[in-house]
Amino acid sequence: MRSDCPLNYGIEIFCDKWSLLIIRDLMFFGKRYYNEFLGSDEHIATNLLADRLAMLEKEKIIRKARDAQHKQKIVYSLTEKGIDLLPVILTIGLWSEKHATIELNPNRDIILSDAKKNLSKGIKKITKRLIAQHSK
Amino acid sequence: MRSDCPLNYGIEIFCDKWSLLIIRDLMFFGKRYYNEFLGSDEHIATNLLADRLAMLEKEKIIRKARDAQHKQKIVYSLTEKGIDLLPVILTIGLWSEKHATIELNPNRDIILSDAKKNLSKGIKKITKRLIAQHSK
DNA sequence: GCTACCGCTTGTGTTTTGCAAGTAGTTAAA
DNA sequence: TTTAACTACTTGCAAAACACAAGCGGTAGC
Repeated sequence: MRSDCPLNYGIEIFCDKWSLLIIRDLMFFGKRYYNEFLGSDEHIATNLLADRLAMLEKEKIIRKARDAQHKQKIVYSLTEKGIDLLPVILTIGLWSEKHATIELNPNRDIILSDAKKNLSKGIKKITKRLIAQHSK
Repeated sequence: MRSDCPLNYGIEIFCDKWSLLIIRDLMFFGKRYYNEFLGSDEHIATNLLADRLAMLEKEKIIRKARDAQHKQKIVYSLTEKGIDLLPVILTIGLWSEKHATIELNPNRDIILSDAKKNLSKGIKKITKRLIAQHSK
């Protein structure tokens, strides 16, 4: 770790381009399987996906489990530590909507609509949903 | 740009380890000069600092100006677009304080104290201060 | 028993990073 | 007025990370 600054701690752990997109996929797009992450618009390379999933699991931001139905499949889900990244994800999204210089996908406005009205309330509402969706 | 997702937009622009630390230094530690950024605990390399400052200026997150007193010096400051990154920085800090597995610098708690009490109010209060400090 | 699918791993070339050294212009002191 | 120090960088190079393609061992269905 480069320093003991609280900001630096989070930055070093999850602030790379791919980790945050994986967390986004888990939070908002219902993705749970390796192949689903591979299929996202940003086209992560398979070796990098494997690397990031292992790192996020090691940091206890996500967890792995075998799928009950299909035994060859592995289900990824967010831990409480991972769900707590919601405010970070939402504030990045709100900043982007305000300041983007390219045209953004309007279908994804829905992700931010709760947070746009009232940040703290939006965080609480979506957190509740995520806890329900990602509890073991 | 890898996709038109609003989350991806912000992530691609400022989510690298050094850019966010430079923004932190501008927001909370009163740093304004090249040498001051070089002196931070995390020890950014000088070529990377030059690269990131140029990128952040191009993205209009920071601005450059000659120092009025010392003509050889260049003052960096946050634009409105840069100040609007405050919620991102604060939520990363709050997450780190809650979940860090290493011992963090207690002297830096002060940065997060306003946000800890009430996130939205803390954002407003610190934003006001930053606007005062970084207006041309 | 063949074929397809699943979550990866491996190999290779390119890009980015990290470190050290150097540079052009400016200021301060001798 | 020369000189030394300071400023914001630039350059060179080795090591690490990334991006792309191909391959691989273990299910699962037919």
